[in-house]
Amino acid sequence: MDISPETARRPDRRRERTQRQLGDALIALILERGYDDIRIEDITDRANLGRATFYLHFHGGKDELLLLTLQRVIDELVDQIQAMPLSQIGIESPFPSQIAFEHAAKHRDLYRVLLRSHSAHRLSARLREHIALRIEQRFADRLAAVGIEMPLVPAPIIAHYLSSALFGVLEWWLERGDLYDVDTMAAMVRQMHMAAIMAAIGVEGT
Amino acid sequence: MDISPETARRPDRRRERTQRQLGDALIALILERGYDDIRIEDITDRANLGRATFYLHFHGGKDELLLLTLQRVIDELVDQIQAMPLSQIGIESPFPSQIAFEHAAKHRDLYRVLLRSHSAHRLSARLREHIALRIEQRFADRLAAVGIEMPLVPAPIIAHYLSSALFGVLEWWLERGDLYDVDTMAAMVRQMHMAAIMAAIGVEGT
DNA sequence: CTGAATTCTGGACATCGTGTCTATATTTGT
DNA sequence: ACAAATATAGACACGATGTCCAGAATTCAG
Repeated sequence: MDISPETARRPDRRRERTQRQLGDALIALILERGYDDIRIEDITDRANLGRATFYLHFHGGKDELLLLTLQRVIDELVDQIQAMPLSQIGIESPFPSQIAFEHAAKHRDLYRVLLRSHSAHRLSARLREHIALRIEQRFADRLAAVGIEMPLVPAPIIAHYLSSALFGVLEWWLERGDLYDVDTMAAMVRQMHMAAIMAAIGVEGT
Repeated sequence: MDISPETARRPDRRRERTQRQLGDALIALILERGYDDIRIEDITDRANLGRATFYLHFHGGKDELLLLTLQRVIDELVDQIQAMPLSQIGIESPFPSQIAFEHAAKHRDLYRVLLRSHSAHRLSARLREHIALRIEQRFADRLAAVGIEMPLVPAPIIAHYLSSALFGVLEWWLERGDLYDVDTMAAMVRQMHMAAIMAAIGVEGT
């Protein structure tokens, strides 16, 4: 029953096109007037589609459309992070910071919606959580390598500290940080991250 | 016209009582079922009030009620932070961390709504922003005292890094951090904050 | 304590956005 | 070219919102 890759037939061209149009329209509208007072009809108007068409694709209202749209980008980032092997990591290996800044620069509008809009709060929270978890895993490896059993600050706290700081700076940068380029931003965050980690596990200076 | 403090007469007891009841009801409901599918009537029912009464106080719907309710607590925190004199601050003087953790512990429910609910996103963002600004000011003082003109990392970035990290850990703690008490949490954050700052302004070690 | 002002109440009402449905037109896969 | 899937426009019921009103209840001021 529908196991072979053949049987799972690719969706109609119209579906993909429609969903992309709706997503683009919603993102544009959010950046213009904010999320809350956008009606379904506003979206379909902007996308040049009939109102009824919307319900052929989404039963969860605006939320579902926004989630789908943002989820695609988030998955892309998550995949990139996952692809980074946990082994082969020296003490100076980049935290996800570099990747995150690069990715955010590439999808600026979507990230601004993701980090600023209340509607996307759940999603961005989930993403922060994911990155925190990822940091925590990576962190366990590092500790074992250096031969530390018990850091001064518990690992989950360190992880949430770092991922929240990263997102905070990322958000600031997207809104008013055109002065600095991706590499500079990533380097600055990394600098502070490393120091915070060292202090948290009880190691002195550089 | 209405300048003397006499003219501004204190609001009716019923108004205060009603608004408090409505606020309490909303907070309770949010923690139970989340913000989105709460109807005005749900709130007035819970508060034992007529539905029409709601509109005698708020014309901005649920949002206005929630904002008013949270704003009161936030103002309390902001006032406490403002009260802390900028002068008289040694290098080990507490960042707002200690105060924030204490305040959050005292108003746990409200803070959980503030930090978790999408609806409060604007408010919590504003609070983070305020604290970031406060950090930035304090930071300028510290730099002058130590005789550093230009930190490696620009001050606004440092400020947003720190305030975001603080809020991230705070959020984590409110949800699943019953293990650690206020002082421990504040101390851990302070430890990491100090190290991050030192690295950001280009000073070595402790 | 008493009267006047304010607030609360419960019901009726118009309005708006949502979601569903149907018949028809259009586009796509084969 | 034909069958299947999708888009469309309009009609419809429904629920929540916000407003209004007349009367009851509470509070304030004297």
